[in-house]
Amino acid sequence: MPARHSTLHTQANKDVIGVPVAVRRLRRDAEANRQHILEAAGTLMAERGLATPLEDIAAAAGVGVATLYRRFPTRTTLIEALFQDRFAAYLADLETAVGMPDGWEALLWFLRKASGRQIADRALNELLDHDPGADTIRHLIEQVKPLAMRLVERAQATGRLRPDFTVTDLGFLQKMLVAVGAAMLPVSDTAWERYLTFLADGLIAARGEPSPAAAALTVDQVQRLHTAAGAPERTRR
Amino acid sequence: MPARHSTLHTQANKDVIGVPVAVRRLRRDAEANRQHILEAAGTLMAERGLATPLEDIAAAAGVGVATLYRRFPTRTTLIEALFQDRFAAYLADLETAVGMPDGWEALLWFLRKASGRQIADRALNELLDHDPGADTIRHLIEQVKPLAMRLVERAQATGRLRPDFTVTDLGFLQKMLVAVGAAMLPVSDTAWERYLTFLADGLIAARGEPSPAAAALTVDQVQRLHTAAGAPERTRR
DNA sequence: CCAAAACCGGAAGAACAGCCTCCGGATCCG
DNA sequence: CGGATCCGGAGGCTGTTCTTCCGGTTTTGG
Repeated sequence: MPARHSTLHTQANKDVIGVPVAVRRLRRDAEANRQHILEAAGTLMAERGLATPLEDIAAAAGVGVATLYRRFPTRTTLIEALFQDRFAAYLADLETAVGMPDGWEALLWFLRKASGRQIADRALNELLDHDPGADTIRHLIEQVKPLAMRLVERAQATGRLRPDFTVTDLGFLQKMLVAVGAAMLPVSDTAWERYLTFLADGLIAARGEPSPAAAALTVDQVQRLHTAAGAPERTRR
Repeated sequence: MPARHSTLHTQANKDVIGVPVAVRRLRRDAEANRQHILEAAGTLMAERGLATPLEDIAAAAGVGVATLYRRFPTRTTLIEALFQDRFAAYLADLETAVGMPDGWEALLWFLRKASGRQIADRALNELLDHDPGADTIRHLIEQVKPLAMRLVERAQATGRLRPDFTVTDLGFLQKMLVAVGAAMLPVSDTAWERYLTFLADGLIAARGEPSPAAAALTVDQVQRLHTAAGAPERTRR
């Protein structure tokens, strides 16, 4: 295909055709460092949260701060590079769940899986919880929505899920589980599943009278939550 | 008893008997200011958390920073003065619950009441959640423990509460509720009760087979949580 | 009504913490 | 081997909150 002597200047990040193309391959050591940084960031942020000082991350990666800045000019750059695959995993779980034969089991399975991930990774949690304004997240939500609806519908169809259950409930349930999970983390990292059990028992339909519950939040109330509430404490810059 | 003319100097905060006694009554304006500060701190911290800048509090109280410092030399002083009664309220609720005729209703009532308080007051929440090392809190817990046990016992006695429920579960359940509550606060401040309902349904005993749940945390695991985990993010100073 | 005692305000300085750049020098690559 | 790349970490910068200091004001009690 076409190419060659595209330009003599340094900023050769465009093809002959004028279309942006993968920038020049990094030097071996540079690429290695990039990787180290990503790893370090992953570990450190998982336990200390999104606001972990960049200097600490650089140190953990065995690299100077400058190197980190060179590779990831802004904190956001780093975070995005870091969570692309985590988001993918989330979606994959959801898809798997939707594809499972038993709708009820699927619901529980997803709840467990997703909550587990978020409990183990504080940064992921903060991202999903407190920063829903970011484009990346907005985009994620967009993809999640239809799948989540299907998941709930299918669970409903089995007749095992209480009839007054709503899609919006899904997210909040998860929030509850993550909260306990995080709280108990220092002592046990599985004990939270006990509460998933409790909750699950409460989600079963028709054991006598389904207690009348307060109304669920509507979809756009949740929407509002994602725009208004997220703002207060977000990552700087 | 020996004493008298103990000192001519100003620090006459000891009684004739030599026993510490209520310090000199504040001047009228000073006392008023003290009150304003307390009020302002209560409101502001309820929505902004324990770390609210002291300057903001002073401003809200219509007072200079110096005045605040004069009255409450350290942030802790202020917080302690502030939460004495809130703690009292918590205990009072618990006592009321224990005194209620129906043990099951009592449990639910308390869960609702206590969670509601914590949801409405971010500072209270932070205090209870992230700073259990403080003496005041340790003391509170000491008083709570026996009452909580009674509460659970009584609920258990009605036969309505699932038999595998434990005292330690109480706290965690509350944590879950507070989490949802806080999350939904910007949009609705009662919608969280929906999840109390769900949860409650899951707590009901024996509707067929009580799903086997993971073991509850033991009392001293929880204890460990209160010493080890609390430390990381506490109030400065 | 007056003087002493008790208070007050807010400016100013100290202390921190994390961000980000700069540049001499090391490393890689062909 | 020589130029292009990349590195480190010290140092300056910024923004936030804490804490003190002192001239001036208000209260109190006789």
